[in-house]
Amino acid sequence: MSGTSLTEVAKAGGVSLATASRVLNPHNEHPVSDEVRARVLAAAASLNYSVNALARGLKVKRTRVFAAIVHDFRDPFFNTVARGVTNAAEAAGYLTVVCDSSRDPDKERRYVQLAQEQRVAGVLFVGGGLTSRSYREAMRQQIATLQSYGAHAIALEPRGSRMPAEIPDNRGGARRATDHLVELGHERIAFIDGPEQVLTSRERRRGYQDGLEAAGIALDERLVASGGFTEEGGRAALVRLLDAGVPFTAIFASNDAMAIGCMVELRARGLAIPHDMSLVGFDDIQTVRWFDPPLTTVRVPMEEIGAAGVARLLALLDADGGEPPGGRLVNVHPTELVVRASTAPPGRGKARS
Amino acid sequence: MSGTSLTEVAKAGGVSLATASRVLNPHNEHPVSDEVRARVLAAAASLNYSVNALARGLKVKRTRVFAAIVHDFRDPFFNTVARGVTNAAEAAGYLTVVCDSSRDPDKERRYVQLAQEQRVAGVLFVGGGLTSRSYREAMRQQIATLQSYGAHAIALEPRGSRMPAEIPDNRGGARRATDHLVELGHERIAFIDGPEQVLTSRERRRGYQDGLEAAGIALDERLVASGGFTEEGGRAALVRLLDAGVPFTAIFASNDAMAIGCMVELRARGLAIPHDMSLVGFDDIQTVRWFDPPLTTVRVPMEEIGAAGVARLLALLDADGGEPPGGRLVNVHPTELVVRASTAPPGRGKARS
DNA sequence: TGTCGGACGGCAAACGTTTTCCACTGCGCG
DNA sequence: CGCGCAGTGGAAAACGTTTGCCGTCCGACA
Repeated sequence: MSGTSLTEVAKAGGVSLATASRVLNPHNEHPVSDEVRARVLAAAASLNYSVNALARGLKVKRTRVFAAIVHDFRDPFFNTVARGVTNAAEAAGYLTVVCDSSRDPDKERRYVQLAQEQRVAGVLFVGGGLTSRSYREAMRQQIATLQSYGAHAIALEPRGSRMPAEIPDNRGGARRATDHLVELGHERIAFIDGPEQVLTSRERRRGYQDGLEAAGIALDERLVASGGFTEEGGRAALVRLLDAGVPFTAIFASNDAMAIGCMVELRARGLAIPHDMSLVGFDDIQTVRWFDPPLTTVRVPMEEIGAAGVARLLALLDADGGEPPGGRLVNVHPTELVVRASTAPPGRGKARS
Repeated sequence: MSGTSLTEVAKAGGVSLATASRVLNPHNEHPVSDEVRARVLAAAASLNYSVNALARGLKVKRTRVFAAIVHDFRDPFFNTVARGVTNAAEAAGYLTVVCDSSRDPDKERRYVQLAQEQRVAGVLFVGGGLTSRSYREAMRQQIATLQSYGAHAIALEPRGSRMPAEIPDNRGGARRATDHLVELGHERIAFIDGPEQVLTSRERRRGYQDGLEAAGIALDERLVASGGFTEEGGRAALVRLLDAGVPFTAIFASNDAMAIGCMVELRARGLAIPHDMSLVGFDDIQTVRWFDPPLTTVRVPMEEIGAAGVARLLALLDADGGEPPGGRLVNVHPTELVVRASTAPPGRGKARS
């Protein structure tokens, strides 16, 4: 019922507990003769022994488990990054606890608490943090406790706290997307902003502004509307823009889900993409290529970022006891504009209201 | 560095280790006076103590961690079910390790092994199992070892092994989808089958056959093609069917991803949905409603199934020591046809080849 | 021949909990 | 006045590992 213990293996192999441990434990210096080794291995196999990671973790004060906290599991951005994380972790012999916070800061806290109790070796915050003072304070606090028992925390999207991060070049990508529209001849470019209190939105919006500025186009606040990072959020924001009646010929949405929402609304209003309206998204999630027309967007190397996060964590863990690892605190991963069929030079021009 | 231990809390509170444990451990019968309780609580708070789940798990031989094994994280079916799992688990105070096997049986095995070492309380196999003899044998073996230390395994899609399961009514749903097409007047209905060796495919195909049979339509093997459960798989399968030149007026795809692949191919060939060709999918993943036209499909209660899975696991765990819980081994969750705009009575009729 | 050191193996202590048993204190009751 | 009992607190034994330290054997070397 309760699994085979090392003690039983030792007994079956006719050796001491210590010897059995030395044979079965990968990281071990102590020499063991081949004959004894074989005996122990045989005993372990016949009892089909598997080490109790709890006991080991308790003893060595270090587990092989990470926790990844995402905002929403079903969002392709998050699950793709998470996939990069779990794959890289598995390759290193780590298990990953994946937590879906449902964008609820409180739930996020509970998850960090649970992860802490499990004494995970590291926590990866996949989603962008909030800008609010109280949130950042709570976060700082949590990271402190995590570190108090030797764990590390890292971010995969911008967060306020000064923690190691592997993040996409949101600002640069948004800048290039805007440049692209400008180069096509668009001058009145609407921006569908993400939630204002999320740092990721803020960065992307900066990129949009950079692009306008470089082109000498004045920012028109009436062409900016924000909403949740979802299809519904994007659609609702576009509805407001369209209904406001200020004309524009292109839309840059802060992420692909919002862009899809825009697509749906444009379709509903009989506006053709890209003939009547150009559309650009952000992230390059998988599905976006199946739409009609396939979406022009900014590719974020999601799996790579996940893997980089794990590599970073592993490095931090290795360095423990030694000197702190060199290198930058925040690594920025390049993003890339992917031009598909949803963008074109302005056609009929003005959007109907 | 190494976190606060209960011993330190006890010392700070001026009580014994035992008393401190009794105060801080939720499940505890032993009475403790209010005054002492307050003292311990204060000490714990000031040291910001958090229980070491490793030590606890080691002692009580029971952890509060589940493992969920999925085929592919990015697949909306899996991540939605997984979300149901993690949410329900969190509500019960459990953490969930989510493992992406990349459809690799070997990786799946490694994950089960790791999960076992962590002494997880239960494993949920989210994806359908393979039909192959060797796979089923390996699986049986793994479940046995899991159970040998008191863990439970359950399935959320059909698997060969006799293990408790919460699965969708694949066959019934496929039957209803087929009925729907028949009722619209279709007689030549193509079926885009999933991978043959996956049990889920098999069940859905059975439903398709049931539907044809009930309508008195002979199964035409030339109208069936299979592929991986992905957009590319569906598209490739449809290409084969279309190129074969045997006419049909409707397509029933074994899952939504494949249906999307079909949509893309039909679009590429200038075939209008539903005018030239009706299309039905399976699962009702989120994105499917954003396509043009929105897809008619069979809704699978994905989050509910995930939640039911953890409820089942929890029940099994509770029952340990008592008599085995009653009820069926396999619970089938009803699926529901969702009619959207991708189906209509046959129009121009024959597909071009 | 005596000594030294390398190779191997074992003993036992710890890691941080939970829990069983036991001790002590009052107090009501026969 | 002795007894049991309810209410409270503590001592200590586990849970299954890893690892520092020590002992033994054996061959090599002076």
